Amino acid sequence: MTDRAIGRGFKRSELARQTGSNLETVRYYEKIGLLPEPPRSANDYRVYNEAHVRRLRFVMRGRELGFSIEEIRGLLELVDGGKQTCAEVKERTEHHLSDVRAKIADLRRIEKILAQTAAQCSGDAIPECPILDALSSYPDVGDAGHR
Amino acid sequence: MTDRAIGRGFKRSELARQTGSNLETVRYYEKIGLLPEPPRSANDYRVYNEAHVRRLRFVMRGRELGFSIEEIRGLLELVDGGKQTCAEVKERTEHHLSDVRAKIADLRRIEKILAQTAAQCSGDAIPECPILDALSSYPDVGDAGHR
DNA sequence: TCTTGAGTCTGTAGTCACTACAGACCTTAT
DNA sequence: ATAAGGTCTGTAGTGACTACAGACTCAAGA
Repeated sequence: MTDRAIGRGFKRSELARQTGSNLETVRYYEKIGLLPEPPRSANDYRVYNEAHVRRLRFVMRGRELGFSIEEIRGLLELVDGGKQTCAEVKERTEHHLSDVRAKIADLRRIEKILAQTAAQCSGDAIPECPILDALSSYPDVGDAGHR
Repeated sequence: MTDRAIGRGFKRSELARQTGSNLETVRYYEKIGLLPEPPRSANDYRVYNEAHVRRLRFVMRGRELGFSIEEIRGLLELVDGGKQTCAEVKERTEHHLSDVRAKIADLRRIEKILAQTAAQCSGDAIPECPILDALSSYPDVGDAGHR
C-alpha cells in the first residue's frame, strides 16, 4: 500500500493533510460520533475516501465559523435527513449569527476600554499606572494579605 | 460568628457575593496561586478582608477584558513589584489589544458569511439549502460512508 | 536480509478555566 | 433537640481538542 492511495482509499494522515486538520482530531471526531467510523484495511488501518474528506471539511468550516460541536452535529443531522429542512437551517444560522454579533459587541466594548487606558498611559516610569487603575476600579489593589 | 462580619473578616460566600464571583472559583484561584491563601478562623473557615475583595475584583475585571489567567498573573506581579513598571503594563495592554482586535476581525468575517448565507436562503421548503452549500464548499457532503 | 525510521493503532492523560459534587464537619434557627 | 444550611476537603466533569506511551506494521536502504 503506497502512502498516497491511487483511486479511492487513503489513510488518516492523508485525510488530515487534505483537510488541514490535526491527525488526532480526526480520531477524536470519530470517537464522539461526529464523523463515521471508516472501514479498516487488513492491518487495521482506517481507510478513507472523498466522502470523508467532504464531511470533515464541512465540520471544520462549521468550527471556523464558530459553531459548537453540538451545533454541527445538529446541522449534519439536517443534512443527513435531507429534504425540507432549509427553513430550520436558516433559523439555526440566524440564531448563531446573533450569538456572533453579541460576541463582537462584547469585544468592541473591551477594545474601547483597552485602547482608552493604553492611550492614557504615558509609558514613562510613573509609579501610578492608569491601566492598572482601570483594571482595579479601586485605588490600591495589589496588596491582599500584605497589610 | 455572624454571617456578615462586623468590621473586618468575612467568609467565602460573602467574598463571592461582594465580587459577584462563583463560590468555587475563589477556591480555584487560591489553589492556582492567583489569590493569596487567606488566614483561617478557629473552625478552619477562610477569613477575608477588603484587600481580598479588591484583588479578586482586579482579577475578575481582567478576565472580563479577556486576559488569560497567566496574563493576569503577570499583571499582578507588576502590581506587586510596584514602582517603574508602567511602560511594561502599557506594552502588555497594547499586545492584548491587538489580540482583541484580531478576534473582532475574525468574528466580523464570520458574521459576514453567516449573514450572506442566511439572506440567500428563502426559508422555504427547498431541498437545496444555500447555507449548507456555503458550509460544505462542495456540492454533496452529507453522505460519508453511505455510498 | 536485516535494520532503521516512520506511520498507525490503542487507551489515557494533559490543557484551560472553571463548575459541580460527595461526604464530613460546623453553625444557626426553630 | 433537630433540621437546614454553610463550609471544608478532594475529586470529577465540562468542551474541544492535543499529546504521549507502548505495541505493531510497513517501506526503503546497507
